[in-house]
Amino acid sequence: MALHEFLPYRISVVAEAVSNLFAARYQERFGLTIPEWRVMAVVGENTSQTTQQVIERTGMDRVRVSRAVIRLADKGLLDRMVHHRDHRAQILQLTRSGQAVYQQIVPLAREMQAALASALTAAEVAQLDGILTKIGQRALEMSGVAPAPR
Amino acid sequence: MALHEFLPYRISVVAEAVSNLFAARYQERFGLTIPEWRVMAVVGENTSQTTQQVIERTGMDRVRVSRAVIRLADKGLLDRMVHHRDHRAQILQLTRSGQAVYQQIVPLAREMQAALASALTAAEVAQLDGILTKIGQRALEMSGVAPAPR
DNA sequence: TTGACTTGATTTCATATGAGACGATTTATG
DNA sequence: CATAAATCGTCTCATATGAAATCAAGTCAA
Repeated sequence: MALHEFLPYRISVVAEAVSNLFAARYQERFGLTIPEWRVMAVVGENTSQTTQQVIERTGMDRVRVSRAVIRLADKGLLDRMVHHRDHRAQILQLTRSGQAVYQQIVPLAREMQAALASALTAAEVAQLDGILTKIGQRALEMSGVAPAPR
Repeated sequence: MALHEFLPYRISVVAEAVSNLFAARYQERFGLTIPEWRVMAVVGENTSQTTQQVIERTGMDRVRVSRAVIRLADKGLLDRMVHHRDHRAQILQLTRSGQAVYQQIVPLAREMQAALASALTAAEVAQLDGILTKIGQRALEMSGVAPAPR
């Protein structure tokens, strides 16, 4: 049972290499961590959002999101407003300077995605997409998450 | 630029789901963390090894390996002996009880690998293997690691 | 041989993480 | 209503991580 042929190990190693690479780029160009970057990406995509929506869309732990949001607010990239209906909740919105950063973040992301994908054929990119979806679902099923109701 | 279509994000999420799943299994059945499990896997595969070899073969940071080795030794699963030629180095070897655990670890690993892989066709498994290799290499190249000399 | 440099493993220190507790709300139930 | 239960975001605490410092041991060069 060679470790380097063990699928979970291989996925983990590759994911870590990719993450480290991207984390370094975000950090040096924008001073953003990966959680911060993800929040920016989600909040920038739609005009304004609840923290809860950000949690769902990033798939990150609520504590992680909470901290990223606080740091982004401290950096002046994000505004937090009390939700009108539910005073426990927050509405998140990019500030003007946050939007400016977002405008730079998107092309860099595309560029890096392209750089990675260029190691593959178009067919392989499509295959990878489907494979990741299937494996992700299977992992969730095995974790005891109920399969999708029909 | 939708986050859920961003390749590095997708890989990271899937890898984390798989890792969490496997970490939970190792933990509940053997009380092993992922770093500990990896060290066991590598040391069990070949009779005896240097810590340096384990670092190379697992791809983990030396501090992480060092700690995993110490914990495994504390649990009585691993023996650490001074290298005869180089007294700074260690020779690692599974104890009798470490071997017993290893014998159980291997079939569980195969079983879990099979459970994951059964979400895919045989062709997809092969594709994934090649794709991971290519992406891993590309990520390393982009990180500034010299491409393989010819 | 001696002193400078390299290398193996561990320790120190600063940072990231998430489970669970918490205070502030909102919602459900009697 | 009123009060129990649930939910939102944060904080506390215990644990994991790796960069850099450290100590021990080995190698190299003069």
